[in-house]
Parts: sequence; C-alpha cells; structure tokens
Amino acid sequence: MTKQIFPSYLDKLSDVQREAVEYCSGPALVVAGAGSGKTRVLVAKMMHLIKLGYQPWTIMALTFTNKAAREMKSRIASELDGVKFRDLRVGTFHSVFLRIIRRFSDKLGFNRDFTIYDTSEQKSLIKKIIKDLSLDDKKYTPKICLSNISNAKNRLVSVEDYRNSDTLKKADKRNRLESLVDVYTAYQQRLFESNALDFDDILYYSNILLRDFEDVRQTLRNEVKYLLIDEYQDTNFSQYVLIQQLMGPQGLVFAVGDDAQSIYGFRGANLDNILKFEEAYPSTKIFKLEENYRSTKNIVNVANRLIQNNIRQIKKEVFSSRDKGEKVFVKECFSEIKEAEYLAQQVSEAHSRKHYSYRDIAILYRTNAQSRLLEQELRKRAIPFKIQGGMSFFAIKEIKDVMAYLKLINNPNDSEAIMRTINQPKRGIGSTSQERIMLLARERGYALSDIIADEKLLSQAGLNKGATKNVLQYNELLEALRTLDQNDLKSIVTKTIKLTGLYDFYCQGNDTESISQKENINELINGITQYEINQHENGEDAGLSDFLTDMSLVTDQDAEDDKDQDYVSLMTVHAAKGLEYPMVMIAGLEEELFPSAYSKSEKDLEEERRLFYVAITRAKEECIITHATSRYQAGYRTSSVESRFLKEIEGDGCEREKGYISDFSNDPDVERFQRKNHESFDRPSWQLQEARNYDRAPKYQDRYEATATKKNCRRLRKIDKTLDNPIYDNVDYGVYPGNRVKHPKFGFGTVIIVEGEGANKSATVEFETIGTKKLLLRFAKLLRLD
DNA sequence: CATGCGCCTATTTTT
DNA sequence: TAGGCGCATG
Repeated sequence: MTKQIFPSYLDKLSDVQREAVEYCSGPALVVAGAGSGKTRVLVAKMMHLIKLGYQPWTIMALTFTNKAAREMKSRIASELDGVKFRDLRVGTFHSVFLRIIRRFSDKLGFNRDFTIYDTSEQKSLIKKIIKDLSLDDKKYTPKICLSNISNAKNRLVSVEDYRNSDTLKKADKRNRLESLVDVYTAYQQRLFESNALDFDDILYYSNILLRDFEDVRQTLRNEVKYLLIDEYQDTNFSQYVLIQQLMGPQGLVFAVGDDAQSIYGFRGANLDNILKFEEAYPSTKIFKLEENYRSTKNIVNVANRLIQNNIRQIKKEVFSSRDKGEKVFVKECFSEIKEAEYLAQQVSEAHSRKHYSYRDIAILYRTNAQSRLLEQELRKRAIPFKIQGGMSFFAIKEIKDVMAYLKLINNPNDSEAIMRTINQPKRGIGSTSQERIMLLARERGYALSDIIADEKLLSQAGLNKGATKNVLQYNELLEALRTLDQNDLKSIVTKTIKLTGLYDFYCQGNDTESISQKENINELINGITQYEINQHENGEDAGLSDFLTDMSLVTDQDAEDDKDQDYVSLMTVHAAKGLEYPMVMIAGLEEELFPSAYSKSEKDLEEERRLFYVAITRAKEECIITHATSRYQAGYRTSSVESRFLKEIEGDGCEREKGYISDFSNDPDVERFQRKNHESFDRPSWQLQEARNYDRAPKYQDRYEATATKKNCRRLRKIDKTLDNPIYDNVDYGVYPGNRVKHPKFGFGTVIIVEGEGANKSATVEFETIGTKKLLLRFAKLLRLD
C-alpha cells in the first residue's frame, strides 16, 4: 500500500543505503565514498521521513551549493505528488540561515533590509579601513586582514573575544600584525553602520541568535524536527556549532559526506567535524557506502592507492563491481605546450575514434592559469569547449554598478554602494570630494546617507559649490529611484539603468567593449525576467529585496549546464567536485603545481592528495593524467619535477609513458625555449626591494647594481657585471638548458650543461648566489650600500 | 578631475 | 604574460 504512494524509492537502494535511510531514531553519519549514490540516499531519506509523517517543512536539508539544493528539491517535488517546492526547507547553509537572520534581525540590531557584502565589497571596505587606521599597507593587505577576520568569525571569535585573547595577541605579535584587532573592530563597526553583513556573518550571527536568545532557540527547535546535511566534510567550526545548537547532541541529524573529498580546508572546513562526528553525537550510528557505482575497477583501485597515503581519514574499502576497464594513463610531456597539444589530440581521438561526445570529456587542472594553453589548442582543432568558473557574472564592472544602485534603493545606508555609485557614471564628484565626505562621516559619526542629503553638511565637509550641487542631485536621483514600485522587478531595473545614466554610459559606443557591456546589461535584464518567472512558478515572492538576497548568494558554480550542447568542459579540480564524466584528463601533475607550491605542511599535502583523489574519481571510464618537464610560469621557464602523487598511484591498473625526448639538443622546441629564455634574461624588469622581502629568493640577480631610493628601500638594478663567485652544482632530475631550477640549498639557478639521456639526465647549473636574506645583505655590502 | 604609464605580484574559492 | 594599483601628468 505504501508503495503505491511512494513508488519504489526504497527498492532502488542497496542494503546499506536502505539501512541508512530507514534508521531514524538518532543521529547518523553516512560516510559516502566517491560515486556511492549519496544524493540518492539524501533524496530517499527525505521521502522516507515524509512517509513517516514528518511535514515537509519540518525537515531542514542543508547543502553547500544552490545547484545541489535545487537538484534535491526538484527530485523530491517531482517524485512526491502534493509536495510543493516552497514547502521544502532545502537550501544552502547560507541561504537558509540568511532567512532566519532576516526574521530575527531586530534582535541583532540590524534593519530587516540589510545588505550582504560580497568579496569585492569586503575588500574595498577593508582597504579604506587600513588607510583610515594609517597602517602599513604592505603588511596589512586586504587579503591578510580578511582571511584573519574570516578565520575569527568561522571560529566564533567576536571582536571582544579577539581583544581578550592572549593566544591571538601573541600570534599577531609574532607576525608583526598587532593591529589586526583594530582592523577587525573597525570592520565590524562599519558593516553595522552600513546595515550590512558579510558571508561569514550569516553563520556567525545565526550562532549568536541561537546562543543568546532563548525564544529564538525554542522557536527554531520546534520548527526543525530533522536535519539533513550534505557534504558534511566541508563544514567549518561555525557550522558545526550551529548544527549542534539547533539540534542538540541527541538531535536527529543525518550527515552525509566523504572525508576523502574534503578540499576546502583553506576556507575553514574542518576535517575533524566528520572524523570526530561521534564525539559530538555520542549515540551516532555510522553507515559506510563503499560501493562505487560510477567508475571502473582500475580507476577506483588507482584512487584508493593514492588516498591510502593519507593518515587522517576514516577507514573504508571503496570498491567497484564494474569491469576493469582501461588503465589510468600517465603521460610525460616535454613542456606545457606539448601537454596541451597532447590533450587536445586525445580529445579529438576520443571523439572521432571512440565516439565519445565532447560533453563526455572534462579537462581538469589545479589552477585557472593553466586553462589558457588548453583553450588555444582546442580552438586550433575546432573542438568546442567551455571553461567553467573564471569571472563570475556579478563580478563584471557594469553589472556591479547596476547592482549597487539596486542595493542602494533597498538599503540607503549601504556605504559601499554609495561610494561605488556616487561618481559612476561621472557626475563631477571626484576623489577629493568623496574623501571629504567620508572623513566627515567618520569624524563626526554621520551616516553617509545623511551627509549626501544635506547641503550644510556637505559644505561643512569642505565641498565646493559645484561638487555640492552634484552630490545633492545624486541624492535626488536615489530618492526618485526609491519611489519606484519595488514589486515590479523588471521595470525597476530598466528604469534604474536609464535614470542613473548607466545606459548612456555603457551602451552608446560601437566599439567591441561597449557592445559587450551592452550585452551584459541586457543579459542582466533577461536574467531578472527569468527570475521573476521562476519565482512565480514556485509560488515564491519576487520583489527587489528577494532578488537582491538571492543574488547575493548565487555563484557561477550554480549555472545550469546546457544539456543540448556538445562541448568539452575545462575547469579546476575544485569546480569539478560533485560532477562526473566518462573521460577525465588531469593536467599538470608536477611538484609546486599539484601539489601546490603553497602546500608544504603535511596537513596541506593531505588536502592536495584529496584534491587529486577528487579529480581521479570524477572519471567513469577513462582517466588520462599528464605532466610536463618544463613549464613557463609567471614569466619564467622553469623545470618541473613530476608530482609525488604519480609515484603513489603507480601499480596495477596504471600505465606510464615517460621521457620521449632522448636527444634534446636537436629538438626544435628546446631551441625555441632557449631563445625565449634568452629574451627573458634580457628583460630589464626584475624585482626585489624592501628588507622584508629579503628572505625570499629573488629572481635573476646574476648582475645587479644597488641603488637607494627615498622610501628607504633598496633597489638593485641590473648592470652588466657578473657575480664574482657563481655556484655550480648538479641537479639530478630532468632539466633542459636555459631552464630555471630550484636547488634546496642554493635557491634558483639556470641550467647550463646537461649530461645523460632520457629520464636519467643530470645537469650542471649556475646558481644565483643571493637567494637568502643573509647572502643578499652581504651582496648589498659588497656594493657599498650598507 | 580624468587619463596614462610604470611597477608589482603571481592558488584553490561551495557562500 | 597579465591585471591591479599608485602616482604623475595633462
């Protein structure tokens, strides 16, 4: 009988999957290996709970991407009659809790119409703060400040906590960043004044709401009976505590995740959350989904062999019942150019000979910069492709401008939006005037929105007549925009674009830039129309504030892929998480690249290994891995050592093809590289100033002259004079004349002589003698600078 | 106040 | 090689 209403959702499951779905009497953790049907389990769980009598809206399901949330929602809504989209409390952590914060915003002292600041707004705000506090902007970069603030919030460290923490004080002192507390303090203050939150605040304030407000806690606990969490391995401390506060240690928490796929540590994800799930929820039942339905035996075995090398992980035996399939193939290429040629050729062969569709193929890489050459080679062969990720639509200048005006309609206090729009398009309010306004706001505690509306305040700020008039006009424009009907999205947007003058500014010219700007703006209008339609279909509101809220949480990651188009996908490994392709190619398996040069600690290396694991396990049928022995990077040609991970995957089911050039001196490529390299030797520009940089190996200092500049920083300029004592040493891995190599002791050097053949080459290298602080200082002395 | 040149640095990025 | 940013110039 039940089966008629709930068609076969349990039948489709394996035994373990079904057990996990049916266990509903306490917290549970599902450790779901790659390709083990985790989404299916989550959807089945939801349906099962509804079958047991839970009202749909009492089940909260949290994901990390909008895409995952949308997929879950639509699968449930389509399989269960009578369950409406909007009844499902399924969404990303951020979107679900953003709603909750809006509901209770008065408790936090925020106005209900608060804005969410994106990364670029955060950055621009922090820059102003650094300037205001007159801190050294070489030491206090936006990146450093923001990552510290973000870390603090993710660990639920408030401004006061930060100020009172001896540990943090010591740490900052050690890093000579004593003023970070002040930056954090000012940053929070400014956000508050602008009635704005950043991404981390959403989770942070949700925690505060649950911690400090008994009534909120009670209300929410009554509302949420069961909690489902996807990708649990990627939760951070803030999310971990949030879940606990909401559900309690005995709570009905159903967490699904794979510790082997935790790749967002750099964003605060804490692997311990999944490793120590039982400690947080003592009565937990653990289910392990170990059958990989996605990939062939060879692929699963190779991936297993790799991940074995990690110490911090949950024991499990992932297996495949499929055929062995093709071997995982590892190909050594001479250079990144050869690598790209090879991969493009493989794509083309797979398409023509093996009859793969282009959309069956993905090329993955560690860094976005690697996509360019691949792009070139694919284009050469007229292979259709799409690069996933890259610049997001909302990061485009003209789109940000329009969005800033829209935000300003909604939240007049949004100071970032004011500063962005006040002279965009140009209306004669230059940087001096802008600074004067900001100065007055800061010193006298006025709100920006008050100053721009008040002639007296403007003259008090020191603006001249012309500028004052312009500011007042700008303010009138804003007032006029606010009278528009906020529930007619399309009209408010088109009118905003016209009335602000942005349309004239961007859409008039006939040059390629103007045309693309015009296209982007039209794209925005189309998107808004589509948004209105979708919202109405799902029975949800589509006012300006809904739109702004939703848009503040979308990413390009969420874009639907075109099912009818046939193209090869290019993306970073991070972006590939959760996806699968019959054929996967992974490029650039070299030390310093994959694993990244920035991942030196054991912990970081384990994360890189997991990243490679994610990459391999995207493949269903075939996996090709490449590495180059020489790579042009950041302006230099460098020799690369193959990634340590390649050794780790060697064995059954894995085949390698190494060093195909034995006599490089006759290879036209080598000659070309030498020539190219010679050019870069002669490049006049090169770096290294400032004492703080001395401990980093500088580039190309075979010949330099030292000069002192005003700013107390030394500049060494290239002169035609060879260093007295070049160091020569042998390097034992594949190198080519003219390449730069790194020696553990001597730093960077240039290959001059290479002996031996094939993979057993060794090289004599001339090393720069000033790779370290000490040596550099000595060098400076030599030139009578010190 | 707007524009252009030269200098500097250079991961990954679910929200 | 490239984008971003600060400073100097018109």
